[in-house]
Amino acid sequence: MGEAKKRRDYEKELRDAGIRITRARKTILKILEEGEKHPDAMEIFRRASEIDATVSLSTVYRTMKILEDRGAIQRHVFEGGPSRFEPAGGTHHDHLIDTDTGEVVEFRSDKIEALQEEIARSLGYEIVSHRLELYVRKIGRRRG
Amino acid sequence: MGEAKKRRDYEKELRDAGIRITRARKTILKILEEGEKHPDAMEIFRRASEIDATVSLSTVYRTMKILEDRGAIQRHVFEGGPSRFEPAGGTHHDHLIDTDTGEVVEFRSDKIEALQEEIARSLGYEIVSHRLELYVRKIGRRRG
DNA sequence: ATTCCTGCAAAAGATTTGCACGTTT
DNA sequence: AAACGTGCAAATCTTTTGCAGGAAT
Repeated sequence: MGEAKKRRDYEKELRDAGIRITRARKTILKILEEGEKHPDAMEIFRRASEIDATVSLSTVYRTMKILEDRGAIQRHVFEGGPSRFEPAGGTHHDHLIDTDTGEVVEFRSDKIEALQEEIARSLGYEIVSHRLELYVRKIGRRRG
Repeated sequence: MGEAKKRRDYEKELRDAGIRITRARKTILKILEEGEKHPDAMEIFRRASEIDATVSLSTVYRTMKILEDRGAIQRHVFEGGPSRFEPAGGTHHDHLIDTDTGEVVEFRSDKIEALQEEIARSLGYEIVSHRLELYVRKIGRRRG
């Protein structure tokens, strides 16, 4: 199947869906396309504000919701923090979160995926979705 | 898993720790000991209110915090819902959540545990904690 | 008596929404 | 012009906290 959808073009995606591309949205989308992989709403808002001080936090949230509803981004709620957003569309993966820095690393294990399926099936269920998060710290780092 | 589920005695646990056993706490602890395994704060509050209408939601939360700090219960935040509390102290396990009913089933997979360790280590991390949740539906149940 | 708890109301943090106005198509 | 989108403030929802009175030890 066609893959190679590395570079995202949210703007086209929304335009094609008949959604208007406004100044605020343009700013937010650019941040998503160019910025870090797992920003939270406040982070997006801060960056957007630097480019266009009139953008509001509400609009950030509303834009995230539109993208999420279209499957263009995924929302993750890691322990103890606000929602963080990541571009969707790649292969499925799970997350490893550095508890010291908040950094997120993506990983994938077909073995784990298979085992999950097995477990669910053996209990009479089918998996709708799942989440696996490893909260970790760099080996050797001293305890805070 | 197989071993007899030792009945919890939160009251003794707290008393031994020098924490006062008040009327409100007695009520709440009884609910935890006798009720379902994964109630949320509001559910505990409702049940407590039936026994003693003066118990407040604040006290429910405060009591949960005390128990959590002592490792007597664990708090879980499943997708889209409020925190749910479960008696701690058994072996580690993960959760399977029925998305139709909210019911929680505990399971454990040593294979998955081992794979997680392997993955974290191969990336240069050690696991601090982790969470694996399977959001599922009964096989054969028709879609809503 | 002293220390700890409690209920209440208010605060907090994250996110959503009503509304009147401004912008995109 | 007609729809749609925006900022702002206010509302939600869940959880926490300040405070002054009450209860446990």
